[in-house]
Amino acid sequence: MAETRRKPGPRRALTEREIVDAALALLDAGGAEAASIRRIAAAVGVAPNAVYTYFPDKAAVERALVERILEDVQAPAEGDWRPAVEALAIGLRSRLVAHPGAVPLMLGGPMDGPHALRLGELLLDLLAASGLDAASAARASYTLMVYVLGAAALEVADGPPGPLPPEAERIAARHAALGEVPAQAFPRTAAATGVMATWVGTEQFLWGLRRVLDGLEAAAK
Amino acid sequence: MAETRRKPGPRRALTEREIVDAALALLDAGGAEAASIRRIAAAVGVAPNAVYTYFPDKAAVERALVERILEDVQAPAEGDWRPAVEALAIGLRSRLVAHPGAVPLMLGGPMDGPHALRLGELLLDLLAASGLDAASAARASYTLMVYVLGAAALEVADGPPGPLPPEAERIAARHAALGEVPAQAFPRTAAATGVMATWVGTEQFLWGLRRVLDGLEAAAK
DNA sequence: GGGTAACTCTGCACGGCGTACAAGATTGGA
DNA sequence: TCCAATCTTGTACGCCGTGCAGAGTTACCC
Repeated sequence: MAETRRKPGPRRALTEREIVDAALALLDAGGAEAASIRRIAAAVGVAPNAVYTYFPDKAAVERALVERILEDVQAPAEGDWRPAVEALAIGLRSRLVAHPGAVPLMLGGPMDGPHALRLGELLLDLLAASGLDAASAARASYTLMVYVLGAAALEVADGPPGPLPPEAERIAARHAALGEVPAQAFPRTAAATGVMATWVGTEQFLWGLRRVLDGLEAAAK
Repeated sequence: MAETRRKPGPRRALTEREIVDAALALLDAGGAEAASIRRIAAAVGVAPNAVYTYFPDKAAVERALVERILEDVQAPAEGDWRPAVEALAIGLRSRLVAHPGAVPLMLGGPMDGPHALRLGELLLDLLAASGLDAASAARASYTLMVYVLGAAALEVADGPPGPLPPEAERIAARHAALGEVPAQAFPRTAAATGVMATWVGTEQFLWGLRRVLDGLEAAAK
């Protein structure tokens, strides 16, 4: 086959990884609008259009960013399917809320990269061991993905931090103290959906997750 | 109280509603990037910055757009809580997938407009009649919102239409024939989550919705 | 009726965005 | 040593959101 002999031309000053890491840092620090091609290029010290040597367009950078985040979602330990699925869901959510700016990117395009596929297959394997038939396991997998991504999206939907009402301030501080949810991810959205702000966050996520799993388990009977 | 006497100045050439309707038409026709302030202004026949007489900034237009869509989500008929909740969820989803470009906007900011609150309260009322205590009803309401919005987001995540693989073409045609999901909303995303493309759409939505409701009903016992 | 203050819309401009194109610099292989 | 491939840069284009000054229009007060 074609061997990997170096091709002519100057050596690359960067790697795709360096670019994605810089983009992720900018995204975490300044939100979506901070992760522009021009600022990413400035962060790694090249001209803006040099980025196009590594990625065909901005959408490709964003896809790589999503993959970069999914990359460090850990597979849960072996064991019963239900705690394993729960652990996987918790792990995925924690990576998402750790990078609030990336959640819209995940929901904004098809998730078909290697790590997305890996997690999808993993989830499917776990559910196949639950007693659900193959078709239902696939549907259950999609249902869970909807829940985890939807929960992360709603948690993150409030955008950059602004003046919060006093009650919200207190809650945001509690979340921050738990070290799980950055303060800017505090969901004002919760008010519109009828749930008291106090409950949102990990607790609310787990409550809903367990109801979903109850429904799936009942279908497996 | 302060009566509504007209203030000095020329009469407005437009209404907020006309602007929002034009924005929605552009959004449906050309996706998110077609709904720019400049193009909205051109569509209604004014200079770009005239829009700022009606809305303080683009985010306000987007919030109004979201409200405009939630506005025609119908309240379900009276009756048992479970079919009513199901009907509400189906109705909300149908409005969302009818305007794919608006889904990222809904997930991109706090949903605290009047119609969002109306739907939240409606859902909460229905769940309060399910046997769940008040706290659980609120959590259940949030959980369902996560499911419905998350499902819409994943369905819509594939972006503007492009060349589809043959299998996908067939499915997209089926969806279009059902008259429910525009062809461009066909979810390639489904592949990554392990569910066969055939199942995605209304059927998949309902399957997952019923599992979630099963879990909630069991909690109500 | 005339003056005034409020209001709406326009022209212009700014800075930022993604990205196309051509030219120069750098490298390996013939 | 030259060639061809490759990378980076300078420059430029068209778009974006939106601030500012000015011109035109209207309702109220005298």
